[in-house]
Amino acid sequence: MSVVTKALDLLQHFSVTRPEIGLSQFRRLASHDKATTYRYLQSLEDAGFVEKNPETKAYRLGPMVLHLAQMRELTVPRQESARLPLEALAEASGETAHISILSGTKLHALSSCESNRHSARAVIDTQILPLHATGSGLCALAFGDAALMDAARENHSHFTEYSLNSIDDLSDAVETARQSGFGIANRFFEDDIYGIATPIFDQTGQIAGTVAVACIAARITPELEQDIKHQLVLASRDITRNWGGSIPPELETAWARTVSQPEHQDITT
Amino acid sequence: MSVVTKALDLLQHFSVTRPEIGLSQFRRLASHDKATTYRYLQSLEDAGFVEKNPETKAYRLGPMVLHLAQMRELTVPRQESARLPLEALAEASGETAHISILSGTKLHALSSCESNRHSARAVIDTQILPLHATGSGLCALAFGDAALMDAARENHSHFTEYSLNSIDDLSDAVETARQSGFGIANRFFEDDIYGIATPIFDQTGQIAGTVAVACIAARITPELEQDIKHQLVLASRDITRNWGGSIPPELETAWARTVSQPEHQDITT
DNA sequence: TGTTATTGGTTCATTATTTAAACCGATGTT
DNA sequence: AACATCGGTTTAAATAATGAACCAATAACA
Repeated sequence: MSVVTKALDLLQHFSVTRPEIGLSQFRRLASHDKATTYRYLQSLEDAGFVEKNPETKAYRLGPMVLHLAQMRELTVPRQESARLPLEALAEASGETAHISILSGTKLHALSSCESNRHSARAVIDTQILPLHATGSGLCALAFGDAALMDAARENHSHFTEYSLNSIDDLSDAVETARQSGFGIANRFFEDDIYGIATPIFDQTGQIAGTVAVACIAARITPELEQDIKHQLVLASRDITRNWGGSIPPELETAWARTVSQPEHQDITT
Repeated sequence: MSVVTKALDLLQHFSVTRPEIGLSQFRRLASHDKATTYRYLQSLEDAGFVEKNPETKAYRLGPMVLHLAQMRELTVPRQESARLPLEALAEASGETAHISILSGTKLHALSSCESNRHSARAVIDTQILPLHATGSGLCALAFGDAALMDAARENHSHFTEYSLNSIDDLSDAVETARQSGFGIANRFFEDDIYGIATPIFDQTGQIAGTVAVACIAARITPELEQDIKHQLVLASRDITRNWGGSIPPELETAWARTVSQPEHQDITT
């Protein structure tokens, strides 16, 4: 482990609940020598990554991180930073993976990636995904703010014979998504398409979009669904990180409930 | 110079015009050995500060900077609370307004906002503003503590033919800033840029940063300067309030002396 | 008031990590 | 086929990191 890595690891200790950290506390948190910790902090301060609160003499994050973040936002677009996780998801699931971005009350399809495992594939050719009839939409409703639900109520067209018809059914589906951490649309929007989605968050802490797998409904088995859910969680975490956000703890909890191995309950959590 | 500092300095080379940097280019930019550069980048990548574009194998800023910036803004909100006053200042002055943060003895450019009134505009693309050659820097020297003056003395590079050369000239400019409440840099740093700045204070009662207007020097007239000073005072008060501080009475007094009608010198000092 | 335990910060001989020249394989150019 | 350049890796030599001990200041406590 290099010196640089050890020094940068100090920054990990900052959090909303611990915005300022003094030298002694840093030493304890990082289990380093005091002199070492001090020199690391000096270097970080020189580079503007931390600054000292002149009142408490404690360290807090510095202005340089703001500058670098601006730069990253300007230079690394969201689509690009989601591409690899999306490809991995498509590959692992053998189905079509796609990303959508939540903008206002509309869910825009951003990019999709098809697996070539089967020749029967789901193809995403819709631009705006309906909130009430897609896994992504249910995710947005479950983890976005209330205005979305209003928008969904205003337009809940009927697409297939399985589409949710009543507001009550919709509310139930949204509640299920909130409880499980997955938005599921079983043939709600297109015949023969089974969609599973998870939310993505950005630096504002709000839901910023969704990542989803659109499967050929006939291929779905409990095992495949579990596998896809597992892969979705990984992709969701990954893209959220790339977009500068973090997964809310309650969502992680919900996922933990849902994706724990149903067959083998030997391994306790 | 510690290893940590040298490694972190690599990050400075990223910019909007240079969003991705390969190993060899980094080696040239930073004048380090290739192996050294490589090890630094490895460490930075481990910590998530950079990531590799898998296509080009070049490095770009990583997701960790987004995370840290979010943390900083959550715990020390500065950027967001200064945004509106900054936009108002740019709009009212017709020039480029910007904010800087004082961290230790360094003045970091935080954000800037350009007016679209003229197509010739000042663009802020420097990260660390020199204390001795910018309006913001003179403000910091005038209203910050003495350690800043030491730092300024140590590094007072010559930028343009108008740059302050001697320590005495610098002291005079700082004293003028203290007396007037405005730091003014007339082509000290960049040709054709006339900078006017005022300090911002936070809850510690210390100067926390500056707000400034960078004008195209040729456009400056006494009337425009008075107007900009007036707008700056408003912005300075506003942002200081947002940052939890208050304007020291002596500064208000200084401003009152300076921005009162320039034609009528009846009111003596 | 004196004692003790914190705090942030510093020193210096010992030690371990960093350094940089040379090297490697792959890719692209002439 | 020769040459240049790319990212990446190895080596002994050199440099920088380390951490126990040490300050000075402050707070806690009796």
